[in-house]
Amino acid sequence: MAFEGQTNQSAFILASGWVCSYKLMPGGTRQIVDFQLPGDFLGLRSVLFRTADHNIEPVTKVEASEVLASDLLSTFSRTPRLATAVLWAASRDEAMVVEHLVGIGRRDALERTAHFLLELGARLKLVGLGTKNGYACPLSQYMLADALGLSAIHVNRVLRELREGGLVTFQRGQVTFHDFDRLVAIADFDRAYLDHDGPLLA
Amino acid sequence: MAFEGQTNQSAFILASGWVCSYKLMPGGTRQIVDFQLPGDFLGLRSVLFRTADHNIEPVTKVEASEVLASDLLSTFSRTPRLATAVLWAASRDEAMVVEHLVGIGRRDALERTAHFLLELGARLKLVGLGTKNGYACPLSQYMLADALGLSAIHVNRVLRELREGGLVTFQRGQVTFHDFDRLVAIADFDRAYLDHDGPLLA
DNA sequence: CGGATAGTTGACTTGCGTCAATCCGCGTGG
DNA sequence: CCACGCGGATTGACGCAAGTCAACTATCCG
Repeated sequence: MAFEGQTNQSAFILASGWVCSYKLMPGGTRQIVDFQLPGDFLGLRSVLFRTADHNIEPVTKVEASEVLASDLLSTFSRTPRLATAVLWAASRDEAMVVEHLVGIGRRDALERTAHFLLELGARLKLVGLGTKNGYACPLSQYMLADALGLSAIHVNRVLRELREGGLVTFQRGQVTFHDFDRLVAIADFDRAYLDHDGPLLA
Repeated sequence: MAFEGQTNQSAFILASGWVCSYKLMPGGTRQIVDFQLPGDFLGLRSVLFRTADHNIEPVTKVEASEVLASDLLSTFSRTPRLATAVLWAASRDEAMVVEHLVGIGRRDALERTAHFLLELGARLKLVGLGTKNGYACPLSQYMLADALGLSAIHVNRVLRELREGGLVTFQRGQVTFHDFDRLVAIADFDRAYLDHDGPLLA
């Protein structure tokens, strides 16, 4: 089965049995992202990106038929540019949603907020709208709350804690990192899932 | 902008500004699923499935260039079967992950568990492994906990509550619905997002 | 029969939500 | 120029949903 970070996977279609895909947190807890049921596709992103961004594990005995990675890739090489770009975008989106899911399921408010601010920063830096020191952020604390699955009031408390800890500042539409490394450590932030630029767009 | 249930959308690429996509809960709360930043794709699934499964709303003033729905669709009509099937599967996956995310972010343990059991039931029925009355479920309460973002102990308490309320039973590898309609009401379950069979696979 | 694994239950703790003020900056209109 | 209103931010008091710890039981299996 596929493990995080591993490379050169294959993809499958589940014929019978159940499989689950999950992520492990540093504390040893895990968040299951999805269950694969018979008929479901399995391991798609790990072929397209040549790296698995989560683990999978059988729940029951399973039977699956393999879809050769080479078939998949050759199919896409004969496919219009736009179509592969679309698929790539969709997969990147899904990876982000997955990360978001894990954050909400298994991180407390502080870690979750820190992670979120870091992720936004990383994405903005990719398009030249942010630096290692911070970025302009038009969000209100209410929006942050809706994104993080928290109440606005608690978001405020958490932001204060981050501020008083000398970690980040979220004020007047500006996010400023004051201790980037410590923040990354708190959030257990790993930006790998953002720099997918797999084989498809070569 | 696109609204849930609306049809015949277009897709865009964001040139400047921020947009957020979210889902509304019946209680009036909402869960933001993602923010779109400059360079990001927007509204892809609403074109492919011809129905938006979430709302989007600008955070700031935005500029976006439209990708004509007809261009997208005609591109895919000239694309190998396997490639479109893969995209379709990826999109369905993402829709499920989104639903999962919303559930964890904005539903309490009872609603969340009910919703999850219903979703599994619906998916299994699609492939002939479940009926309106229930299905065989190989999951342990520990797995349930990891999927729902709860502790195993709390899952147990919730299952008891559901059982004593005469709603569902989760025992000896068997899920049995005793009051399907009331369960659907509690969970605010809407299976629309599972029946995507959009225009692509015609 | 013993030993593992899963389920069940109770007592206590805590993170986060809710309610309720208060404060601030800003825009609008008198 | 000031009064007012409004949306966002901030803070405190209080309550509850869910986590943790710690048994105990049931079931399965060698």
